[in-house]
Amino acid sequence: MDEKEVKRTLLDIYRHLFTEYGPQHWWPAQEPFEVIVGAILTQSTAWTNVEKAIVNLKSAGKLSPQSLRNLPERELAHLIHPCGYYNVKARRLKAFSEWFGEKYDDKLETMFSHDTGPLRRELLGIYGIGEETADSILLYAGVKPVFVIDAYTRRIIDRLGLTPPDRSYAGCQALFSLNLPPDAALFNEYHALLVRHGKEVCRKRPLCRDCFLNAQDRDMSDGLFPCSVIS
DNA sequence: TGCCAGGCCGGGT
DNA sequence: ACCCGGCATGGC
Repeated sequence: MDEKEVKRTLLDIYRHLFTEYGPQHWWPAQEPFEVIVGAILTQSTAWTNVEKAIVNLKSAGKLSPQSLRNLPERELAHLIHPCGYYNVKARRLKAFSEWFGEKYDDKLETMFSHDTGPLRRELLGIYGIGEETADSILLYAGVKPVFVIDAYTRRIIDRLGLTPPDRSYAGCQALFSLNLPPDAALFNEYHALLVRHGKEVCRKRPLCRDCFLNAQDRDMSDGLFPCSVIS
């Protein structure tokens, strides 16, 4: 497949998914800091369990960087118990909160005003933040045009034969980043749709290129698309 | 009942 | 530079 074909394929997949599922309204959180907490808590964990943990944090009035810093790790672990891995995740939440306070005085606006590349490297230096979590923070909390690669995304591009030879995170990310317009709203919706599709279909039955590309054409002029890029 | 979910770290090759 | 065990709950 040449480059033009890859670009067209990626947009076709997006169109198909959006027509099929509609807007996903990600990230499921009320404020950016909650996105960051959720991104850490959902590591290898079902979102339904994360919701319980977030509710606990909110009810206890501890869903803020200051509260997380001041809360003893054991008590934090207790609050987030339903989402599993509660000891490591308590440590990770505190690690982020401490870094965030020291480095940015708990100000998201200051943090996200930095260039995305350097900020990403900073995030990766924090205990408990790897590539996917860092990119989720940049995209869903910071509204930066950074494509998130997760297990669902990998499965889907695998079955479409689009996975790059080295199978690396950076390579998978480049597939999307270099072949789509760098639009945060598009990256947001696209990744959310991949996860939605993965949950509903990908594990239950085979997924091939035809599932997407031979899908019947539908009217695309109804204004449903979340960004102006697709029209 | 067993398998797995929107990963990441650290120690061992 | 990879590989793998550990971390843990709740839902199907």
